[in-house]
Amino acid sequence: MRGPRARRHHGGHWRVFARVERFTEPALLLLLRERPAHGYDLLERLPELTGEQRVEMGNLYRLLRALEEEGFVTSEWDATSPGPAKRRYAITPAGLKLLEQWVEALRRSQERTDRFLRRYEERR
Amino acid sequence: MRGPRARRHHGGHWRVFARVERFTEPALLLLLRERPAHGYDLLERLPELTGEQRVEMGNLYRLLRALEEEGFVTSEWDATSPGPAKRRYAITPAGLKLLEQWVEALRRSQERTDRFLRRYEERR
DNA sequence: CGTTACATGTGTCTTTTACATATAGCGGCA
DNA sequence: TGCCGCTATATGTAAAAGACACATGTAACG
Repeated sequence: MRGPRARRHHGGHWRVFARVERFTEPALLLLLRERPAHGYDLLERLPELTGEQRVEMGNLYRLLRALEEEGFVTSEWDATSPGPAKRRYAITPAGLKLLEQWVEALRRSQERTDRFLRRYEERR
Repeated sequence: MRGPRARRHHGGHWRVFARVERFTEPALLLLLRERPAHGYDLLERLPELTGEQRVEMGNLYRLLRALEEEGFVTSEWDATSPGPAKRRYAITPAGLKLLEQWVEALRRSQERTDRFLRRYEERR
């Protein structure tokens, strides 16, 4: 750790971003629970959940393959639709369980942050 | 990125831990707003806020010095109290502003996570 | 005198995230 | 036809964040 650098440059000033670690993983699983999709599609829809302008595509594709390796999603090449070949991902039962674990973890995180914010307000 | 490894081993099974990035920074600033303290003291009190069993001491001391370098905290050796010499940290006005930015960022993070959780519940 | 608790620190590796670049299909248009 | 922009997937690598291991010294207690 080298310093308070979570602040990112935005139009001439530094902002603090409070993001949940590895949040793209649950976000991606949630989108896939709603319906199967391919990477580029997820790339466009992820910001709804992450609040980021865009998710790093390189990391997204690697994450998808890592999730597949561990059996949380499956994929197959989709040659039916036009345009360049796309890999269609779907969530597996193991993926649903992982998502559930994420949800529980996120609820605990909410409670922690709530406690923090209340403590901040209480004694200001 | 190599895969979904935010899951940590705990008694034979893997758990997902949803933590806010760099959360020790605001936690530490909040504790210092309440009263000046030295590193070891903060180390013991941080888990109240972070929910972790303990915060990495190495990183904590580095973070404290980084925050001091950027003017968010000040410190001085405290020779008055007995025992080994301790460095007493206090928050500065800039530190208070940084804490405020963290609070705003954390509120936005809460909203994002709320949206995520509602969307999870809505369509299950 | 050895052990434990207090207190501050450095070194270094791994994991996570960011940034840059490569490759290729296809549609439109000048 | 040749170029551009959008779709789509992917690799390489640097930087940031976090984890783990170890070093150093004081002081209290038995």
